[in-house]
Amino acid sequence: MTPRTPRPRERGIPEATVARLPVYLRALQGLNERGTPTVSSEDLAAVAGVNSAKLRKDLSHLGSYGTRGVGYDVDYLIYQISRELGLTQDWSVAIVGIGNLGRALANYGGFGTRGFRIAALLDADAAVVGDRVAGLAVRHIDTLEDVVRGEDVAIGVIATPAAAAQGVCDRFVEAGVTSVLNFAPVVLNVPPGVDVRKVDLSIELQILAFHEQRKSDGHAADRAERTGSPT
Amino acid sequence: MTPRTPRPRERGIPEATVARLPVYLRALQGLNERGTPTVSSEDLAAVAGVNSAKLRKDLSHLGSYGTRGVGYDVDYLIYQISRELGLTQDWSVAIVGIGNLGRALANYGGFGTRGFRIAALLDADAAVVGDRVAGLAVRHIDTLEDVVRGEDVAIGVIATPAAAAQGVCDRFVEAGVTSVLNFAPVVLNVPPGVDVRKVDLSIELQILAFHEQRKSDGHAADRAERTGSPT
DNA sequence: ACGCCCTTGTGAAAGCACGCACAAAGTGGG
DNA sequence: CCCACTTTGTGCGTGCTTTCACAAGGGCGT
Ligand SMILES: NC(=O)c1ccc[n+]([C@@H]2O[C@H](COP(=O)([O-])OP(=O)(O)OC[C@H]3O[C@@H](n4cnc5c(N)ncnc54)[C@H](O)[C@@H]3O)[C@@H](O)[C@H]2O)c1
Ligand SMILES: NC(=O)c1ccc[n+]([C@@H]2O[C@H](COP(=O)([O-])OP(=O)(O)OC[C@H]3O[C@@H](n4cnc5c(N)ncnc54)[C@H](O)[C@@H]3O)[C@@H](O)[C@H]2O)c1
Repeated sequence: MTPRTPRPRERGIPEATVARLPVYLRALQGLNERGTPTVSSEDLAAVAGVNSAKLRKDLSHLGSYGTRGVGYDVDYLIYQISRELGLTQDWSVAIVGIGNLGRALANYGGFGTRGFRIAALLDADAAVVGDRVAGLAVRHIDTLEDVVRGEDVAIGVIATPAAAAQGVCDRFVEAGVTSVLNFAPVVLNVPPGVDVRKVDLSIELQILAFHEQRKSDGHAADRAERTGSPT
Repeated sequence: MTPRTPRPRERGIPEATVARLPVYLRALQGLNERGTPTVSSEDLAAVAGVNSAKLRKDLSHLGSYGTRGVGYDVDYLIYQISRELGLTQDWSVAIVGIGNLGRALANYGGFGTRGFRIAALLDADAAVVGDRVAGLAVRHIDTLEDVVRGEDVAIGVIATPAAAAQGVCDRFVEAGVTSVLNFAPVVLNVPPGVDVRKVDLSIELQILAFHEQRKSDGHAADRAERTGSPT
């Protein structure tokens, strides 16, 4: 027995790595569908759009699953990443706010394919409650607690207007949900131990606008000098 | 020319800061609507969900817009951040792929309010082309180049199935678009100078699942031991 | 069986990002 | 006019992330 365990990988995977594992997973699944049996870090990195050294370091946090001189076994790596991400079990998801976005999410097929099950759709509007969306009846928001417990909801998705989001979030947390995905443009306040991730369209557009402006700034002088005609 | 300029703040704002400016902006607009004339870094940071030192350092990259002993003038700071992000001009956006998600995006009111104008909706499906969505007629994908040039599209949004995304992206780039927002679950390949941002639902869920699994792992033993009855 | 060649896994270094803590700067009261 | 108080702007230490570069490891051809 080794008295002082070298601890080749302890239970801490860097957050930046976790965020990239799903990208690798998708790239691997693409390779798998095309029948590729093994892949080198160089090739996989190219498909995933990252630096190969980064890819190798990321994977090294999971263990030594590669073969030197050959690369990684695609099937095996898919399994290992899936296991690490917790995709070998099914997660129940509840969506609150069945408007434009909520309906799109509910109708989106990409959930079920990867271990996520839409367990329930909830809304506050009586005109919406009872509608059938993607094969599920929309339930009233008042049943949230029952739904969370009954369906063992692990992840709550919030697609309500901004004003309602914090309230819905509080109810999710109260009912025991510790992972929330928020589409409403507000900063949610949650107690420690609860994870919130946000998807914010406006922020993405504004970041793009910032860089777009920079590009024009840099060349504006050149362009203005050269051009006599309006843009 | 001065070889070593002191350069109090050069034209480089850290990417992490850029990503937070939209959050600050939204927080400030919220304060503005409630009539708050000035705000301290402490208070604004609380609303924006960040550390106050980080907020101050972020804002310091734009310039010295605060008043010691008082705080920041809300209106003025809104203006400065908007200007820095390039929101004082209007940006034309074209959405390709008018399915579940594309329709939700088109119907989303949050665009126009902040300097983004939906200039065109495009799709390849003859059954969809001609539909009126959010007051715009869906145009055929073949007109993409005309639309980009005619409407001066600065940002292309891709909401097609994954298989079509790279092709649409190439056409955007070819037509001169240098900012792309991608909702399809693929890594887009673009030449240097083109910015791509992606919004990927599955990745967010998988990251949540990872942490959720960790939480259970840690406490699973405890819980299983202790629990016979529900809480 | 052996050695060549390819690819992994990982030290080490450089680059960012974060947050503390405090001097500088400005306000408002006396 | 001056002082006490508040809050900004930032220097600095710390930790995380990325990237380079290469030794160690393993397959494959001969
Ligand atoms: N549509 C988009 O493309 C888009 C893009 C980015 C962000 N968002 C954000 O996503 C959210 C939803 O957008 P949307 O376009 O679907 O809005 P929407 O108005 O179409 O839908 C909102 C739904 O939430 C329901 N709702 C309201 N209050 C509720 C409550 N307290 N509990 C439960 N349900 C409640 C409403 O009945 C409605 O069905 C908004 O916060 C919006 O800012 C939407
Ligand atoms: N719906 C969601 O909530 C959701 C969530 C996450 C990701 N996504 C992704 O967003 C994308 C769109 O999802 P969706 O649910 O709206 O799909 P959808 O099938 O409802 O819509 C796709 C649309 O794209 C059009 N299209 C196909 N090929 C095209 C081409 N070459 N040029 C132009 N248009 C083309 C189709 O005609 C269709 O109208 C997909 O890549 C999906 O994976 C969707």
